[in-house]
Amino acid sequence: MENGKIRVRFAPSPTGLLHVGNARTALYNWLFARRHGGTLILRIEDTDEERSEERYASQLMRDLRWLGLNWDEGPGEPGAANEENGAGRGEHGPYRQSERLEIYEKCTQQLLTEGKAYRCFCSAAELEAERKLYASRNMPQVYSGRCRDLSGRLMQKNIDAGLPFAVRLKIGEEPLKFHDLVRGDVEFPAEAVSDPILVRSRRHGKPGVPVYNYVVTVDDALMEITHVIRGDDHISNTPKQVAIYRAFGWKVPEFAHLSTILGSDRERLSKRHGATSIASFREMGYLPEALVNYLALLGWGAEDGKSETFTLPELVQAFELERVTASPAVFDFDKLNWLNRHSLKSCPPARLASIAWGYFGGLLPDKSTVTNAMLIWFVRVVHLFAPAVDHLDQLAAKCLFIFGFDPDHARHKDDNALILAEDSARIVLAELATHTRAHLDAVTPEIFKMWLDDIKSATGIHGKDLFHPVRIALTGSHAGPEFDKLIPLIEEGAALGLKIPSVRDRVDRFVGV
RNA sequence: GGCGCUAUCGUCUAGGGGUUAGGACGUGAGAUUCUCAAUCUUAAAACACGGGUUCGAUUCCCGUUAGCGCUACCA
Repeated sequence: MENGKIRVRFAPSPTGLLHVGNARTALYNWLFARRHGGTLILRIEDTDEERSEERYASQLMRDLRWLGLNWDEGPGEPGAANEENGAGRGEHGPYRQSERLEIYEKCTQQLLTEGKAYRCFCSAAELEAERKLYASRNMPQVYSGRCRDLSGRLMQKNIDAGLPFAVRLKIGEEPLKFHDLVRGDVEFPAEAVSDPILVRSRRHGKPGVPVYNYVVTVDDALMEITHVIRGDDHISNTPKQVAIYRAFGWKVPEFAHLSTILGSDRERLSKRHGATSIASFREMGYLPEALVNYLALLGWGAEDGKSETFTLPELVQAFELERVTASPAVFDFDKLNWLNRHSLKSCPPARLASIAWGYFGGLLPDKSTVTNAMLIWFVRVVHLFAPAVDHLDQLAAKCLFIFGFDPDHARHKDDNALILAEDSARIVLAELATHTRAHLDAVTPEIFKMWLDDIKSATGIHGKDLFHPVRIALTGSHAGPEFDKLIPLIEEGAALGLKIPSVRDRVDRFVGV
């Protein structure tokens, strides 16, 4: 592998949201390109007019950028080289297949004139009959190639008669081989492939549309792709593509077929297994670096066999396509959650808070009207509670210690009732109330600690008998963050004018009724 | 049916002709803190099966089984 010459591509169809399987393919391509100083090309495979939508294409690009995966050539990519090329008038563009139709047409003409491809007039019914025959004999269901050697006269007659025809490639005798970085050498006998359709017959007077296997090959060759990294569902397509490379005399690239991602039931991962789109992971509050880290780990083992957490630059250093596993891997939400907790803990607080704000809905004012003081306060709130959640959409619920004070609910919550029924709890709360009412300013952790000490020495109650009822009065739960951290957050939040009752309010409302 | 790909703890993986088969997630136990979180310690947990080759195979070869993919004028 020579540096600088490597060219790889990610070629999604814009027929839906980017999901984890595709994202992993994109990531491996990106990693391989960055690792070797190569070029990553984004190509939109939108030949399927009915299912392709522009909004999916732009969403796709947004998701890739969110993951931190940029590309060097492709549609909509700003930057000197591409600004000029726009949506693909560059050396290697266009980067949308729908804009490359003339290119395919030209290639087809070349193949036809060189006799490497031929017109096939077989009807769907004829083909079907052929397949049935082969199947009944337990033979590979392939095309017999009967139009291959039609006499020139007969062919002309068919054309003149306006018979629809498809264009097929002539497959040679030699086995079709390719090298796969993940699986080693792979070889298919030519008989198992048979002459594949390159261009469909025209329908409703429209010109024939080239098929997928043909256009990817043409695009990959013309875009000078050196390494085709894609899902292993394409492995059986590869011999056909190799045949196309050979027909044109193009150099066959290296391949790397990535294994499938499975759900916990060992079936292909799909919506049935829960969230699979990148967008939905973002919405749930996963950090992109966690997702990327997990996707990299899924189906790949670091050389030392021990490292688990990687930043994107670290991955670029450590990643080796040759170490990617060939066997399918089950997507494990638990491990992803662990990695996300790890990312949450190492994420700069300000950035974390900024992402987290959106998950608090009505609990916080609109982000545009926020004061700087609120922001700083919120950063501390997030910092305190973030280690306790798997993903950010759970954060607001955790922060109910601060936001959601409901004395009635606190009193009757199952395990709370038991604690509060104790005599000691009543004594502690009465003591706390007198302290609180006598104190008019905001409560500081120091003062609060003094109160607790007072109560302790006055009543002899200590430990959990002391702390649990107090915590219930303050937060509605006997468990929660330390008073040292909790008290300032409550008092400052209240002072900031947020919908947060002060310590004094809480105790009053709790003991009062 | 045909062709192809795959097979190490529940999961992701490391390893490799002789190892106490290593790590991580998750799970169990313990420690710690005023915390349903975090952290630390610790335990249980695997080479699919059958034949070869070999002094020796989990590792190499061949089968079996299972899973998956392709088998389209889908992408």
